[in-house]
Amino acid sequence: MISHTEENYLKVLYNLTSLKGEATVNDISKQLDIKMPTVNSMMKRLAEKGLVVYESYKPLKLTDEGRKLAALIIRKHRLTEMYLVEKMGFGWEQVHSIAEQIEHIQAPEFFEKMDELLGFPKVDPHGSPIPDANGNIASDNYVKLSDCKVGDTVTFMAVQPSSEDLLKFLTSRDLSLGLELKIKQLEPFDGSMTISYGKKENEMLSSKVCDNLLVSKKSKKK
Amino acid sequence: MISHTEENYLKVLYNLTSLKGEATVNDISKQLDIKMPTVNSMMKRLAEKGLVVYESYKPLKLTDEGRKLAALIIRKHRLTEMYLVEKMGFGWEQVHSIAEQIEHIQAPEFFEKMDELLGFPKVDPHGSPIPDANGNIASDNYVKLSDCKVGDTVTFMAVQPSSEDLLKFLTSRDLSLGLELKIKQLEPFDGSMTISYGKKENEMLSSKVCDNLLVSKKSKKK
DNA sequence: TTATTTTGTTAGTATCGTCTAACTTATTAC
DNA sequence: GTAATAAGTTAGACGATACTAACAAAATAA
Repeated sequence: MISHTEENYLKVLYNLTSLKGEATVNDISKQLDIKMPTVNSMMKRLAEKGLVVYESYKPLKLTDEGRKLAALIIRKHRLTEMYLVEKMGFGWEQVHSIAEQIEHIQAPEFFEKMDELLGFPKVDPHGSPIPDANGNIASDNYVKLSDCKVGDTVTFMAVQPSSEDLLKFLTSRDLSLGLELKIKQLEPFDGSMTISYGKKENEMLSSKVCDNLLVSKKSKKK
Repeated sequence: MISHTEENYLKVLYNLTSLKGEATVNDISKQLDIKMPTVNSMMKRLAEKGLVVYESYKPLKLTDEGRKLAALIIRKHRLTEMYLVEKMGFGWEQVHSIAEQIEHIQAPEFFEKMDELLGFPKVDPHGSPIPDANGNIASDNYVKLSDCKVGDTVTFMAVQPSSEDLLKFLTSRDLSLGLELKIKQLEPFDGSMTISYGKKENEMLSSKVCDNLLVSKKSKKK
């Protein structure tokens, strides 16, 4: 059996390794706000359990089993977020901390029921893909809005990472997933973009915001 | 702050003391399947925190604060059970273990939302009253079916205690809350009762079953 | 390339929540 | 009313999850 705490380490490691395939003790330490020696000994424990590849002074990796387990926790997290938004009426900026707790509930039937009631959704309210019941996750081919160029018309597909403040900001600008964004202008000095979407014309977005918005180049159906 | 574990002790103590106002270390130990010395030291801790009245070799009591806290946990438990049955389609025999976990979630807005979506229910799916947001709980004046006499017509109001097996049995006999039960016969030898309700005529219920069914004498609206 | 800084590791400590063994107090049975 | 039993308590241990202090290795800068 795997503890609540261990689950949190696995999940963070999953997220950190999803980019380069590995992560450092320091990364995890900062992410969880837990001191390095604690992380270090936990990594040894998870290695003992066959979930993590640990070698002294080397970056950490997940084993296949560890990755699958982590994906299943993330599945529970994202299904919960979707449920909270779609069925309970929460805003997309309110659901993260509740889902952080519910993701540890041990009751497969509970999450299966959510999945069913939601009609087997593929993404969470922030556009992140929901792993399937085997821990497999669909890879998107989205790009950062900040990597697009003037004249592009793209579809807003996901917010990543999605902090509460950013989500509130997006809501205040009526920026929601699925919208077509037309890039009107790019300010070379600070990287800010001027875009049009929905009923909004020439809204200015800072480069920091644009970095966190994922879009698809070919207007996709949602 | 109060831990998940401490919450469980409080809740059990609340239930045990609801009858006589006090409970013993041994009661709690059996209820939680945790050894007496462990319970003993936990009781001292909860006493330190002002939630329990502890005196050596004396029965335990809750302080007002402890009782309120416990009631609020029970509120979360019962709201959750009601939500699982009413909004997610679970059977009344499936919800206890899921609610046992969800009751520890720290997110007031989550439970407020449930309450709202359910239309501020007064009882859980087994007929037990849901404490209000201040920890106050309505006292019912139900009696055990086993204390009624032949000829009585009563309304089935609650199952208490409600084990999974009992709930499954009741479901298999189409016995659900709100039904009018007519007591046809009482077997003096073993205390079993023959009752009629809904479309069922002369169903036999063992005294053990009758002990766990609470009814109101005056046919109440639900 | 050496010195400095950052990262990782080891060792030792603390708290929480559990246990067993041994002892004390209270209750029950005769 | 004493002996036997049950309940409660104390003491000591252990695993999980955190910490700090001190040291070692790796990465970076001079």
